[in-house]
Amino acid sequence: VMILRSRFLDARRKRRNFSKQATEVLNEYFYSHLSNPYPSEEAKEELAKKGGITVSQVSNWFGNKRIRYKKNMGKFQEEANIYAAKTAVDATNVVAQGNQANSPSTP
Amino acid sequence: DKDPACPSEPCPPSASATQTFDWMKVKRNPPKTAKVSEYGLLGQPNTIRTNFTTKQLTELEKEFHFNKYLTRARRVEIAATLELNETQVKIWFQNRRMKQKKREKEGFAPAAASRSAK
DNA sequence: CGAGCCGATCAATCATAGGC
DNA sequence: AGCCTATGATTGATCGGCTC
Repeated sequence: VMILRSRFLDARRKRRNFSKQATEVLNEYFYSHLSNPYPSEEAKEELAKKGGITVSQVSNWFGNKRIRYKKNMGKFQEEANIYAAKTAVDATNVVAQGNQANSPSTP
Repeated sequence: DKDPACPSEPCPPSASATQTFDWMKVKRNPPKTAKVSEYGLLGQPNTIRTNFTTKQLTELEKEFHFNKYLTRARRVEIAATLELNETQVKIWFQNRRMKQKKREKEGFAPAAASRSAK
């Protein structure tokens, strides 16, 4: 078994879980855009700022979240309900016109 | 066989509250790293992620520092030397360039994160 | 028309953090 | 102390779009 495990000592060693707020912000976006959880670069930057993490970390988070969510949707049902209630900006289909409901930013 | 609340819908698992959007159904084609053109046997369906050896990575890294981009000739040479496909070498360089770019971009910013930690 | 590149993403895996 | 699950990061490879 070739000890090709020479991967040790990469970088992913010291991992820190994100702050409660970062996770909160990310989940809010994810579940309020469940129909298409692919934040634009700008959106990622804002999420990064709000959560106090880097844009790459935001990307990693969404990447992992999407994969893990679809891998086992049932496991996230509860979490989905919690955040679904918090926000509701979903736009399943860009159907009819629009009134004045948008930008969930800047209070 | 059970169907809590699904009038007439193709929902194998059992989605209930939230629906199943397109992105959740996305499936990537399996890697075609295999070269099943030589051995009559199905051999090894390399339909999985290749694990480069430390030696291969070291060589690729060395080459990368020499040149960020490959020429056809160099690629052929390296692929042969490391026993990899030209495509794998090509892809490795592309990924490596992206990695480099990412590092340059974010290798500067982290100059202000620790607040009132504790 | 096709090959290589970019940018984003996927998907599998690594290694650690956290819970019991 | 020992497991098992949750989670952030890494990375070979795919997808769509663009350039030449």
